[in-house]
Amino acid sequence: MPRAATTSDIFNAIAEPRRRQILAFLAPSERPVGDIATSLDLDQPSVSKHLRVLRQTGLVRMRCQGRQKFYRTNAEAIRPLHDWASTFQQYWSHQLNRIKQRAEAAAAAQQK
Amino acid sequence: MPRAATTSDIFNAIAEPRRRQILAFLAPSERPVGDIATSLDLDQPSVSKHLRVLRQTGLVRMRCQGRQKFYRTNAEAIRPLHDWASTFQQYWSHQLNRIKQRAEAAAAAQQK
DNA sequence: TTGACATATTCCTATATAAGAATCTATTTT
DNA sequence: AAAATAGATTCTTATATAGGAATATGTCAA
Repeated sequence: MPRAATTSDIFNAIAEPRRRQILAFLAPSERPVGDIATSLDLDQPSVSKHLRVLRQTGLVRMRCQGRQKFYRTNAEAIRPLHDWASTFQQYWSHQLNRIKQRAEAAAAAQQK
Repeated sequence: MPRAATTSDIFNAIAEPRRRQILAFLAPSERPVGDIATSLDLDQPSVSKHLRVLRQTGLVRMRCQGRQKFYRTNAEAIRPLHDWASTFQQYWSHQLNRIKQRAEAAAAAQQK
């Protein structure tokens, strides 16, 4: 079995660095395709293909205006990823606490 | 050019659902490989291969004890992902605000 | 209508899987 | 020492890329 399709979910879609770049670029405001290609130094067909993956996973929205198409990041779609990562927050906090405790124990030992 | 290796970074490593399952399972406490296979209903070689990817990206740590190897999730390694997603938080907040504002405007219009 | 411009699609290729089967290594038990 | 147990590795195969080149589609301007 090969890897799951890039379009199967946001986890696979954002695995590609260029797509993360595009998402960051399109977060503050909508942009036409050409702008993306120029600003991120990518070929236009490449941008279109990445946008297709992002569109199919709901990570970007598109608006037509004349011959231009404006894309913008749909930040809401990134929340599930944030939520998933958040479930581990308690564990990295615990780890930090353990480190802190160890440091305090060492300091206390010094004091003696 | 094919997709980047699963071991190239955590974004690629966590794209695989089984690996996310394993990370969740190993977050509360360390477990030997056999436990993972049994609990998640996976073949042992499959688990070993996934663990290799997770180890190479720093997402899990390993401890040997006799013929068993205990793995645990290294939650710290998931932070960069959380941080990345967090950069979009302001935008999804804005979107929510916009929706809220629209709802309030509609309510105000009703009142008239 | 014709040409120019913006974007999308198709074709091609090298590459990296993920799962399954079989095998190998290391450690413990009898 | 031999058997049993725990895990890792190797091999094979079908498949989905990502980028580059070429082309297609759709819209505006002269």
